[in-house]
Amino acid sequence: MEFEPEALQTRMKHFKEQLRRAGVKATHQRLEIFREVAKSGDHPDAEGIYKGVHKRVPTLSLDTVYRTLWSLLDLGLITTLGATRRRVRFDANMSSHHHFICAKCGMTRDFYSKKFDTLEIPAAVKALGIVEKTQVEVRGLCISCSKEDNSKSNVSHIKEGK
Amino acid sequence: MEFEPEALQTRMKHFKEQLRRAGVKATHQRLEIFREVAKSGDHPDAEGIYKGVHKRVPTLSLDTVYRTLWSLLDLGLITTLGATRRRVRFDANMSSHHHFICAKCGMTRDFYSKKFDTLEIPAAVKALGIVEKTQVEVRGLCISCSKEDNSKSNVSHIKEGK
DNA sequence: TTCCTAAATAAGAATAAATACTATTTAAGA
DNA sequence: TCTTAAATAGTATTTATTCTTATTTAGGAA
Ligand SMILES: [Mn+2]
Ligand SMILES: [Mn+2]
Ligand SMILES: [Zn+2]
Ligand SMILES: [Zn+2]
Repeated sequence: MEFEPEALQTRMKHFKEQLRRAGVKATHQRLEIFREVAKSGDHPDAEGIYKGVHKRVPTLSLDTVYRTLWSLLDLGLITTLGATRRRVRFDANMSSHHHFICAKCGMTRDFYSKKFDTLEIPAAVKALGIVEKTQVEVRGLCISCSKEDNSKSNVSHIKEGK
Repeated sequence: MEFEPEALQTRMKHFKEQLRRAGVKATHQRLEIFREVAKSGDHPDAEGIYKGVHKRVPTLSLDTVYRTLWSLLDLGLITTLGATRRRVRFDANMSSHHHFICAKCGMTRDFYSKKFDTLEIPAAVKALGIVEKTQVEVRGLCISCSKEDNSKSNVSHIKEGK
């Protein structure tokens, strides 16, 4: 869903406010990187973001793009798509099923639901292309991670895990 | 969902059959790599698979693991988890929404559905951990990709795209 | 069974995404 | 304006994945 110019401006205002609340500096780079992600209905990768912002901020470094994106993720101001971890994971279960994914350690478990298998796809989606399959992704904290998670509630973007 | 020993054996038999039908050789490495993915309820990455199979096939190379996994993906005998592309993609839309993803070019579009926002999570899933959010992933072919896709219906694992 | 050959593999080099390091710059509060 | 911790640029490094090439092998033919 695209955001109109006004909506973008509103979002930028909110963004600055949230930065202040989080006690992090509202740098030019941060604002522009967020703007780049927020302004498009697409879901750009780091390099696309880098290229887009670089036009406006020629001194920008790729390192800053990554650092900024991960910190915005930690602050809950953006999300990542698909897998939490960057490595590709494989699945030999070809029967219709769904996944529970731990946001902290990446643990992924299958589950089954007739109801989820037969969700009715909105007409607006069918207009985007040919639908082949539908899967539900439930995200949260697995039991062992939620145990560790007392006090230090830091679900930063994952490095290691099962 | 774990597979009992018998179930695994049945799956291995089916697997060999499918290899034969596809006209590709049933090498020791292929069988063991598939077995490794099929036998666990986990969703291992290439390195995990390599380590597991390496115990049984000490000459195995990591390259073979990747090559085999991608070809099994192309044959439709396994799937990958999460994003089709390996690069991480970012999303500044923090409102509750869902995604349509083109399996060929990776194009990803938001869509909205009250129904999908309020899916009731099965009890079995709640037993796995604390549920934080639920998202529906609709996969298929976007309009422009489905146009190209006449005749050569080869949705092999993606390299480039928008 | 033995032979043949295209297909598959091992090993290691190469590439590309992501991260770490360090000297320099800057936001924002005093 | 001054100060300083936080953030950045630029570069080096790491790590996941892919490529290259010489060697091996599955499986069909003889
Ligand atoms: Mn699965
Ligand atoms: Mn989205
Ligand atoms: Zn976990
Ligand atoms: Zn497409």
